[in-house]
Amino acid sequence: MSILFPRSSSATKRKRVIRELVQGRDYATQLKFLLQKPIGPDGSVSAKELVANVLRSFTETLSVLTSSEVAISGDHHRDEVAQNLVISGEDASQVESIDPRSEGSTESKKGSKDRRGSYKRRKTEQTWTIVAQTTDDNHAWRKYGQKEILNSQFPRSYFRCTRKFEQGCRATKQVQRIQENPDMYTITYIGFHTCKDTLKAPQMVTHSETWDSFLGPDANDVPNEHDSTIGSQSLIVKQEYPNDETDPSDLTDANFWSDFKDFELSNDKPAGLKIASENADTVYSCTGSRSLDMDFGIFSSHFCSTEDFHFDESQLL
DNA sequence: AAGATTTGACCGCT
DNA sequence: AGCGGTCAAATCTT
Repeated sequence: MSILFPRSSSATKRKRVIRELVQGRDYATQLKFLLQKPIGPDGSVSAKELVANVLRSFTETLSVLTSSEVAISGDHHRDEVAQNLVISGEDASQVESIDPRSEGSTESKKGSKDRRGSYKRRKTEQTWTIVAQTTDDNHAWRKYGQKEILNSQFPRSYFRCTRKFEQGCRATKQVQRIQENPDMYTITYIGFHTCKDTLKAPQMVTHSETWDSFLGPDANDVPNEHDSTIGSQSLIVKQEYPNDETDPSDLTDANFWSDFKDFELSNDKPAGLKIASENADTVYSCTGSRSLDMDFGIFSSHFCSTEDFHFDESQLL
C-alpha cells in the first residue's frame, strides 16, 4: 500500500484535515436537518440530494484518509487503528466461513488437550457498540460464553449467530449490563451477518414498522439512495456483497452514521442541532468503514425514542 | 431428542 | 502474568 501521509511531518496536518472534514460534515448534517424540516412533498428533494452529496463527499474523503492511515501503520500502531477502521481484505487467518471443528475434527483433540481456545481473534472485524434497554435485536443469537470482567460488576455475555455453522455467519455480539444503569446494556456487535436469517431476523426491514415508529410522526424523511438507505430495500440488495467487494451504491459507514444523527435530530430533540449528546440514553459508536447493510434489522425495532446515536469521530483522530 | 445455556478450561494478546 | 474471547462438556429447556 502506498503511504499518503509521511508520518512524522504531516501527522498533525492529517489530523487537522480530518478534523475539518468531520466538522464540515457535521455542518452538512445540520444543514440537511434544516432542509428536511419544512419539507414540501416535492420542493426540497434536490436540496436534500445536494446535501447528501456533500455529506457523501466528506465521508468518502474521510474514508480515503483514514484508510491511508491504516496503510501507514505497519507497526503496532496498526492494531489501534485497525480497531477503528476496516482493513481492506480480511485477515486471511479469519476467513474461515465455517468453524473447522464442526466437521472433521479428525485430529486428536480428545486425548490430550482439546483445541478449545485455539482461534484467531477477530481484531480486524468491524465492531459497533450500542447502549440500549433491550438485548433483543431481531437476530437469532446463541450464547456461547460468559465472563466476569475486571472492574465490572456484571458479567459479559458472548453470543454468536445461530447460523454460524449452517451458513458460516460470523456475526457475534457481546452484552454487558451497565454498572451505572443496570437497566441498560452495552451491546457490542462484531462482524456482519452474512446469513439469511429467515426465522428470527428478517433482513428486510419494512418502512412502516421501523423508521416511522422510530422517527416519530414528522420524520418522514426516510432515507433514500445514497443519502440514507437505512431500512430500505437497497440495503437488502447489498447483502449480495457479503465480503468486501465494492458495491457501487455502497454506503460508507460515516454516511450511515450521519444519517443516524439525523434520526437523533429529528427524533425527540427539540430544534437544537445537537449532534451527539453526552448524556444520551443511547450512545452509538461504530468502528469500521464498511456499510452496515447486513445488520439493519438490529435497528429496526428496539431503538426507542429516548435513544440517541453517537458516531464517535474522535476515534479517527 | 434437539437445541440452548452454563461454566470451567484453554489460549491469544498485551 | 493475567485479562478476555472462545471452546466444548455438562446440564437444562423445549
